[in-house]
Amino acid sequence: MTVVTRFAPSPTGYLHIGGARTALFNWLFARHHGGKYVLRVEDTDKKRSTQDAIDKIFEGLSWLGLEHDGDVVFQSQNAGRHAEVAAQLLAEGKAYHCYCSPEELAEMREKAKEGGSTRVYDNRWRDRDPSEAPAGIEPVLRIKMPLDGETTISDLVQGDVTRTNDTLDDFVILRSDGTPTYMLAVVVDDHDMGATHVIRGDDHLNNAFRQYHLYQACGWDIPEFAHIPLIHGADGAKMSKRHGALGVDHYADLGILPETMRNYLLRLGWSHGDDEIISTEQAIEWFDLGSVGRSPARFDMDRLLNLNAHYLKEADPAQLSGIIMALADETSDKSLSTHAQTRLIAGLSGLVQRAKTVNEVVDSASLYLFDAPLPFNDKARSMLAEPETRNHLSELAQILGTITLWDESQLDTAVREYADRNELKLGQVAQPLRAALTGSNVSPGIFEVMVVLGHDETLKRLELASS
RNA sequence: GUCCCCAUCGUCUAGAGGCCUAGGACACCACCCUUUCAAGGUGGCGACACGGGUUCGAAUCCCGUUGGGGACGCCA
Repeated sequence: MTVVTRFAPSPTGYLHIGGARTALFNWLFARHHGGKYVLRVEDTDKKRSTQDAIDKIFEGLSWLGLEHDGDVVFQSQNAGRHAEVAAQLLAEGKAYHCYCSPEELAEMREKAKEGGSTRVYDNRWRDRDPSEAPAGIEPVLRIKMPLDGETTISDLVQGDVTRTNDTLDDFVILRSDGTPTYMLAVVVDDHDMGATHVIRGDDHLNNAFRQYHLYQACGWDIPEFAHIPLIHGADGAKMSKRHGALGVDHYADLGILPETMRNYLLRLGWSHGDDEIISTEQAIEWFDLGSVGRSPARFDMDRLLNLNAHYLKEADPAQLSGIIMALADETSDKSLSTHAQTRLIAGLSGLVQRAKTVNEVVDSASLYLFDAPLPFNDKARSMLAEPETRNHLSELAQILGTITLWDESQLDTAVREYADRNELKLGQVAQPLRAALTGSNVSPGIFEVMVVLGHDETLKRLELASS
């Protein structure tokens, strides 16, 4: 049997962190087993589904690198099939029309709450003769649930979970306008697409019991269920779009790499011994549902950032520099230096070592991407305020101008000698130098900067700063 | 309220009855390195929610308590 998993987001907003992880787990599970991972858009609620949301979700998934197999399924297009199954259930006496008004339902809900019951609907139309139907009211179709006994779901993550059937009421499978509800649609679609494993958020565990009986009513095999714990916010409450969770696009905008997100999300709720840095290839090889934890995890930005710093260092320099230049070009009103690319590639490792996000690299890279004159921050400016320091810089420029072999050790030696001769500590020379060359009090090693900048640009910046 | 689930450092977790004096990672603190900031290195702080069992032995199994979370729609 080949494994078929599916990710089934409802297009009512962006792809949030929890959804992204659900998608990742489905994708990993399918890849691990050499199976199929399909994407299905649950747009049965036309009122709340938007094209914009659909686009955002696709974008998020493709940013994450979770490519699906086959065509995307739009659930709304299967409405006919859903209705057909519903009609069959009605014909077999497994479902029935219910003519309750919203008011009646509200009353029942009230009563259920008072009486301490989980079962809301009181089955008032379950055995009533259709001839008693009030005129002019379009009924909904409800499924008959068992009245006694109990149901056990053998969940691949949560283990055996049992619920007595008297807590399950007859739920609606077809609305009064004839459209299918989510509960019917998922079951029919999962069955039709041959889903073998339904991996989704823990908030669906309760639904699994209802769906279980719907599968049975249809006479279909029940897929394996795996309900993974939800991701909580820092406050410990469910992280959903309604509760201010951010979309993956937000993290992309922040300068988080997709490989970081995959690794981070993977480790949230799943583990493989003490391993922390896990490549996607390893993840595919190792992933299993048995190692998914049963308790919810909190989202931790520090951890994400730390991982991102790691992946930033491992990123391909050519690719990363391309991204950085594009971003810098986009956000700056100055135009990039003709030497931008060569300098950036030469200086990238020094930059990346000091950054946690792509955006931080973009900021720090400006000293290489643009030619002098450069903007100075306050600390750099005050460092260069003393005429004496400017004199030192000017003398230093003279000395550096005579250096023929422009490498770190030559520059290092020359600057140290100058400091010694003037009875200055290296820092007293290096800091003003940094200010002059970078416009900042913080930068990569100053000799590295000089080498990356090259002889001409270095001297040009020194002149500008010392005059 | 009812039903369901969960419970190891602040956070993510390792842990399948003796390997546990409870391990790793992030964060935090200190020191080292050092031209700044980082990175890196070394060390430190820090947890089995509580109470009962079961057992020669329990973080691990059972029960209860407490705490947290989720679900209770003609939403998905």
